[in-house]
Amino acid sequence: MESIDPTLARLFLTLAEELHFGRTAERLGWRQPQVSKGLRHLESCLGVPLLNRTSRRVRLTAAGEALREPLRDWLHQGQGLALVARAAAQGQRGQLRVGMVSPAGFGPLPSWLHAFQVAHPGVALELREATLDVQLDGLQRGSLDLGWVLQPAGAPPPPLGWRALAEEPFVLAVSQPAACRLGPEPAVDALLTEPLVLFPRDIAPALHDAVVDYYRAHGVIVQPRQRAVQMATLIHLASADFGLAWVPASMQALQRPGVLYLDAPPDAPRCQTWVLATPALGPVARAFLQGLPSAG
Amino acid sequence: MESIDPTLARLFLTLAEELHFGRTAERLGWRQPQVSKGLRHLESCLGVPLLNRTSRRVRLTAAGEALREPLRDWLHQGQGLALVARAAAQGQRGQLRVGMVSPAGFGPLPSWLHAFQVAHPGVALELREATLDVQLDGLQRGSLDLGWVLQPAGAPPPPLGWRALAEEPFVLAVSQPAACRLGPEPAVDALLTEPLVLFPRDIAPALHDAVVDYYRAHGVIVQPRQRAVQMATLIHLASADFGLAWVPASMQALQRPGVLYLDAPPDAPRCQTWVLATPALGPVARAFLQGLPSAG
DNA sequence: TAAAAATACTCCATAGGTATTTTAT
DNA sequence: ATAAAATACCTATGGAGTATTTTTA
Repeated sequence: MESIDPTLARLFLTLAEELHFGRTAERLGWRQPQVSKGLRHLESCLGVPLLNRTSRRVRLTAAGEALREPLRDWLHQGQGLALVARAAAQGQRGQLRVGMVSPAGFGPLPSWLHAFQVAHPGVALELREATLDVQLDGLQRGSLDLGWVLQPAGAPPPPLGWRALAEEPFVLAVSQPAACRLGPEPAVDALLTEPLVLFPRDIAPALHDAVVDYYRAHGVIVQPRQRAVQMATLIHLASADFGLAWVPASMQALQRPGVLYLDAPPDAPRCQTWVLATPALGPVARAFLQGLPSAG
Repeated sequence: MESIDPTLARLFLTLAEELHFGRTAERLGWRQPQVSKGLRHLESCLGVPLLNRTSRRVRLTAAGEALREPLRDWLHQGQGLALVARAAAQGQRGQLRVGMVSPAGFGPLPSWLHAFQVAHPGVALELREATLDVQLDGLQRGSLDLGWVLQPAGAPPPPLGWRALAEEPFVLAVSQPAACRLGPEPAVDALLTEPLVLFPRDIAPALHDAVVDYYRAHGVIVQPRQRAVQMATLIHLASADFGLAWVPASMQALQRPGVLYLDAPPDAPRCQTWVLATPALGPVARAFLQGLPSAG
């Protein structure tokens, strides 16, 4: 049982992108015949053709199609191994790659990460700002250890590991004029008839539904005046008097001229934040999770 | 950014096991100088020493230690890629590797798997019988797609994905003599004072605790006469009149001379079975899960 | 001084390059 | 007729082997 030569793997992957032997050779800094020979060699090693090719058309076979993504991931991982070794030689005891959606930056995660970094100085912390779908992809591919996202659904969907780690109240971001209109202690009815800016449902369905249901319970059908995917954008829209925005309390850290934050009514739902753990949960990620407060 | 040569990777891994250049050469079918040269080459590629060696002692450096496990996993994955390609060429549309603890074979999993196989004829189903810890390891390494285990803890522990998929009553496996002693409709008190055979707590803590708590609620402190890790073994012990065994109802499929199954008392706890999903949840595993009945 | 890793040197298999031919549109 | 892949052939790097030297407990 032989492993695939990474050089040939790169060749195949480039070829699968270009679908052209000449351009592939150019991109790799090779000559065209070498590409032909290399691919033939790879195919004979595997025992199956990967590309159907004539002098006019190059197409992936089923085998090529099936091989493409896993091989890409494998090669990518392999490139990381060299870094692992070099880092370990300098006292690095592992890495933790954490994805965050932007608003989460304002939650408790940064301080937890800092505490972890102090407790484990050897660990290389890597933070990446990414949307939910990018994080899910990274977690599945193993290019991300932990994701930090707003609760994207009521129950753990296709079983990646979820873990509730933070819950906080909502606050309402409003413009100065709106704040004046509403007064210092606005009535619930007054609040709910204000224009609203809201994130699209698919960003955080449970969160979205919590807000919508709350409005419905008070006899108001939600009709957002504007939608935006980022919490920060919503707050900017609110500051421009587009309407009020329901955001997690930790977003109050984002202070902008013309924006005030009001407490949500006492009967309003609370806002949940979650950690979403990769399946390939490394020892470092485990250590990190064990150091966290046990969740609700 | 260059990837590690798999040949050198194999060399290093063998060397890390043997800690001896000569024996390593022998195991690989090489000559000793080639091992020296190969390792030096690898080290110069990485830019860090992997082994501290004198003519008397060979030891892994920190970098070598850090590289060992991930490299092993990487190489293993790489070997699988060739199989993926070959299988795809023959219409194979993916694979699903499912781990089962032995008693689970008697639960609903086999029929679900069969239904899945019918719906997805191209998928290569691979079943492996393995204990909980082996399955967890396989899931983390990505060498297993799904694990099928008895509920090992009340709540999802270090976040691998869990999903409850089956719940069934307990039944009591007893020997013929014990059945005679107890009579056809035994009183709860009579049952609970019978000697007991039980699995160790760490096999399935929640299940274990459910039984123990039930006994305690009736004023009985559980003192198993014998422990065994496999449900089938417990039943064999019961048949030899060691005591009665609490087992999932689906275990009744295991009919052995000298064993009878009694229904558990109506107030007894129920027994939960779970699917535990890998983090690196492949598209095939997802398709499988979507085809299942939604769980309680 | 003896076991084991490193070095010196040889050889050939093959990765990579140049020139040319074949093929399909 | 022509763009593009395949083939033929050449070269030289470096993988693999043999013999020997160096190292250290």
